[in-house]
Amino acid sequence: MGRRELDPRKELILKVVTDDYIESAEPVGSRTIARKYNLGLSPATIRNEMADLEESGYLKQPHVSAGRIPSQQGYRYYVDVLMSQQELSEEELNTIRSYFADRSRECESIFQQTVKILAQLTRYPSLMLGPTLKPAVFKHVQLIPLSAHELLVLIVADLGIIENKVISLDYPVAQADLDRISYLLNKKLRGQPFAKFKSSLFRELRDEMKADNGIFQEAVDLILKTLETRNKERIYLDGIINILDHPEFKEVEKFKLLMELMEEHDRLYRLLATRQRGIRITIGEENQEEAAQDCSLITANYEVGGQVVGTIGVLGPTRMDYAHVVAVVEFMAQKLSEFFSGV
Amino acid sequence: MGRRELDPRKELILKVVTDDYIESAEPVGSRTIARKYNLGLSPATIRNEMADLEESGYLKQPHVSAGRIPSQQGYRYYVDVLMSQQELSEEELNTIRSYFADRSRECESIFQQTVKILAQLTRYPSLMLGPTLKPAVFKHVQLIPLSAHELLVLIVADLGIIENKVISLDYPVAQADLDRISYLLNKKLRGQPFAKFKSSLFRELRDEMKADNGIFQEAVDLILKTLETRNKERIYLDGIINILDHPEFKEVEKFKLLMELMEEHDRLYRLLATRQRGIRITIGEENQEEAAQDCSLITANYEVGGQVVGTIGVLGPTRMDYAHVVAVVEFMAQKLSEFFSGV
DNA sequence: GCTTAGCACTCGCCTTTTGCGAGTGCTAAC
DNA sequence: GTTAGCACTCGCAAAAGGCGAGTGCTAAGC
Repeated sequence: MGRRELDPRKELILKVVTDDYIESAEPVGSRTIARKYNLGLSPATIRNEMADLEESGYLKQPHVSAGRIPSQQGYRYYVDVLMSQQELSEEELNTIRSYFADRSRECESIFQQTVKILAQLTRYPSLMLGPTLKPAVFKHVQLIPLSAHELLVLIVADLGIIENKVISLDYPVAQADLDRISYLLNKKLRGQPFAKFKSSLFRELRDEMKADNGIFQEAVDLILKTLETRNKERIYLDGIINILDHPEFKEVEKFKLLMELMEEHDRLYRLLATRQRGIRITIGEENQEEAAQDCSLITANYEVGGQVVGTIGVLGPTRMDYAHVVAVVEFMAQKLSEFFSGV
Repeated sequence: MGRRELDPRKELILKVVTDDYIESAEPVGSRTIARKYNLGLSPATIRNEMADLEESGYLKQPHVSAGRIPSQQGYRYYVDVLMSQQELSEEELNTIRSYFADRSRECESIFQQTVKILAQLTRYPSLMLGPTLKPAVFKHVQLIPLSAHELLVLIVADLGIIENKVISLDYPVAQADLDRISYLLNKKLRGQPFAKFKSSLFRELRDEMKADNGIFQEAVDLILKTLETRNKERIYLDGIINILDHPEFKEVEKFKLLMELMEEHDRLYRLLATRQRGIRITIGEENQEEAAQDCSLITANYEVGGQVVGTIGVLGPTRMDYAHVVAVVEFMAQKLSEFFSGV
């Protein structure tokens, strides 16, 4: 990341153009730069430099008599090389810190609130992928009869993961059987990371409880299915509305495309899922997802015990405030990791 | 409902204007009516009638050289008197029936899927207020230790209500204590409707378990708090995006207002909450909520054991397809009642 | 007396025109 | 290498024009 391919003055101009465009959403002209930024250069000189930058692909013109805006390549260079690291304000730091300081809350809402804070601080739509089960440690399973033919299965793991599901049975089950199964499952599984689950453990268990094959099978299936499907469903969203503050989305059609994306969680999952560590910035068409190709996505992973378990991300127009969002996302991810490790 | 204040021909014209406007979203002119609907009347006659209808407040003109559109009063008359009852198509009936036929699903998703179906069938944003706890019957409470200082409280009731919350304790608790408390709570409460809960029951219980005051108090508080707060949070939404298909919302600002409303669940709660039985249609400014004043809302309650427990609703432009939505909402509410009564 | 043909009139909207201004590239001078 | 000057481009916003759908009114017809 970050080969310096441009000479310092071109870099300066690219940076100024990008910064200004991010702020104003208007193409930036040579004259504006000369007046506003006191670079000691005349508009004509800046024009020449900008023409060069356009030729080498860093800038582009929406039309011939307009100013320049960064191209995708320009944003990439800006993000990799030019962008100045931004400190969060005291206020922002406090918002995040005090949020994580308070540990008592309902489980689901940890995630929902995290994206809410993220959206509030960045003023962009924010996303979160809840923690994977794989590195989580199994804590508890409970089988609770609801009626003669219905059973509530409750699975608890660490990282605030609580899963419940009602299953229907074809035959009635006695409380005693349920207790025995619960007891055995808990005894065997408690403290085990889900990653180890797969088959061997269950085969072993099954041998111990031939009699209850039916319910046992169902319970095991459920646990395995939970393991598999959990990820795709665990996407949290907030602040979609923020996108409407940006002129890029003043036409309803543009917005609608994005909104459709937001409603399809498996597409979002593909967007977010990555095992890559650290901050990841995807700009415009670097994005696989078509609907997001005039957007940029900034994500960071959060970890537990040194292992990546989930992702948070912020989606904005390509003309987004990269420096600020990177700072927020980075800090949030770090605090989130600390939070889960502390639980 | 439904005094016939207008003579038959005026009613006919009001109905035709409203139907046509609902379909086309364009002001309806006398000529269009004459040509399209074969009423045996000339445009001039229709013009005269329309002028009368305008004077008495049932129609209005967006501007002087345009056709007529229904006023709020016009819609009200249409809805109360003129609207023809619509049958659902076989396909629609099947969608709903087959949805309710399948009973095995995760609890939360019952509600989420219900609004999804509703949105899909009506093509408007759809809302649902999950069932109140009050008439629900307590089934089970379980206290599960997560760590030395954390406790998962699981409350199960009928109507598919499952609530869980993690609470932090200042002091460690022994498994044996938890089991005893769980046992006592369950023994006393199982089968009781929440409506009876309030104080007497708990006072009685408290006397029986002086020793465990601390955790017991917390558990009871939690149950009571769940009782209180549950309603406001249990709002389900789907198909917000559908509103963008209507020309009324082509300006982003209009849409944004509505979207903000959708994100504030307590405002939605106020919109939906009602104990009134049967179909309720709120048109335009009849609506308390300012952001929804160029919308109409159609709601119906669903019941369990003859008691209203929740609401489903559809929000659309005032120019919405009342007849169809009423048919869908009515049928859905009925099936939903049957579903819960069957559980 | 209700209905309807005819007609003048209104006015939103769409298209075209016009003018402005921001911005450019090029050239020539510094 | 830098910059002043200048002709040129072109999007955009405001103004102008024309169209057409629709109206209200009047007078004639059933």
